[in-house]
Amino acid sequence: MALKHAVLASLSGEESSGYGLSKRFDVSVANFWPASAQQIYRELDRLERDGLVKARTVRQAKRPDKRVFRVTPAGRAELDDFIRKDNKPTVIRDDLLVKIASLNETNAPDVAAAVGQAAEASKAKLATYEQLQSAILAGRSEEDFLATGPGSPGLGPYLALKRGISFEEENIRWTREVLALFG
Amino acid sequence: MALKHAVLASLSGEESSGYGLSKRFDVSVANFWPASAQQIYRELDRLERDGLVKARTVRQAKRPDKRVFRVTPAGRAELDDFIRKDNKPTVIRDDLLVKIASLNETNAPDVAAAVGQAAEASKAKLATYEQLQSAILAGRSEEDFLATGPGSPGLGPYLALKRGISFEEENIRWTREVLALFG
DNA sequence: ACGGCCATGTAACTGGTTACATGATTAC
DNA sequence: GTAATCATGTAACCAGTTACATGGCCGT
Repeated sequence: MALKHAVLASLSGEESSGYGLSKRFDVSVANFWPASAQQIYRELDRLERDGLVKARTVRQAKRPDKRVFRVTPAGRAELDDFIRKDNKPTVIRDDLLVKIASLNETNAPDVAAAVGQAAEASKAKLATYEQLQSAILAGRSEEDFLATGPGSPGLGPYLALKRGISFEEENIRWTREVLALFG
Repeated sequence: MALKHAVLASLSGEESSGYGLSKRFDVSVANFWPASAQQIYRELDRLERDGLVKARTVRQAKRPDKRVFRVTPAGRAELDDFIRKDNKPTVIRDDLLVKIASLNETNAPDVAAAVGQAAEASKAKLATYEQLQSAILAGRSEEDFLATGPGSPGLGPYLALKRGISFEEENIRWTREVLALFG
């Protein structure tokens, strides 16, 4: 049950509607905790029922009303508990590595094509991450930004983003290595 | 539905019992497609029902009987189809990055502790991967091993293992970077 | 005697995906 | 006029986790 904590973590930075959250998950958190809009709505209902978030309805002209959620003190306590618990092992699920594992003489061209496709996908993801990165830095150098200390807003998401960037870079490097062998 | 393909991929290299498969998943495939023994037994039942694998019962003295599965021609066709389909996006679920994303001034020490714990876990995983690596290489240099071409047995799993190794190395590098900032 | 390995399974539950439904607004 | 965006939800299904059950063999 950790979508719960991913939602609390995201709301702890800034209050948001369900729709807004699902957009944020798409761009940033998606990398290490993907969730569909439906999952997020369901989770918000449960969190509200359990008193970990509180909603207020915002009426909008020309847009549908929205319910904006913020973390309650109980929610903050729950998040702090989660942080103190042992990490569950990281889970990676990757089609490509299943394909690679079944490599043989006859399917080698098809496997190579799948590797090439993955390389393209990683390049695209890397490009959006790097855009996001320069948006966060907003002209400052990375050193200046990082020197602000652990309390500064946006530092956590920035560090997570950096992990996403190096993951995709490493993917690209690995695909080149593999394609040099066959393909 | 891709546990199906992970199981077919693993059986396509070598026939195995359910128990044997779950052991193999623990050491190698676990890295990019984790599955519990229960999931594997269920999946094997389904695959058998659909004619993608065939079981034969092996009677053993001093050990319980076991059912050994091998991929049928229909199973091989299913696997080939899967390889030709587009990759589904890679899914990563990582507690640690949820924790990092909720970093603030008050929880920084707890977050740092979680990062440290993750670093230890990555080091342990890396050590088992490297042991597995030298077992596969069996004295040969990597160049010699890789030069054997795409048909050689064990090449696919070796390349997947290499991806696992670089993932853990990158984890360790990233945790050092983060702990240098605070912690 | 006790724990670990081999070997397979059932049952109940939680989490995640896919499909469908609604309806106004804005941009091309 | 057509697609995208904002905004929320229901329902059915599939995948994954946790707990429990069985039972002999092997090593210490």
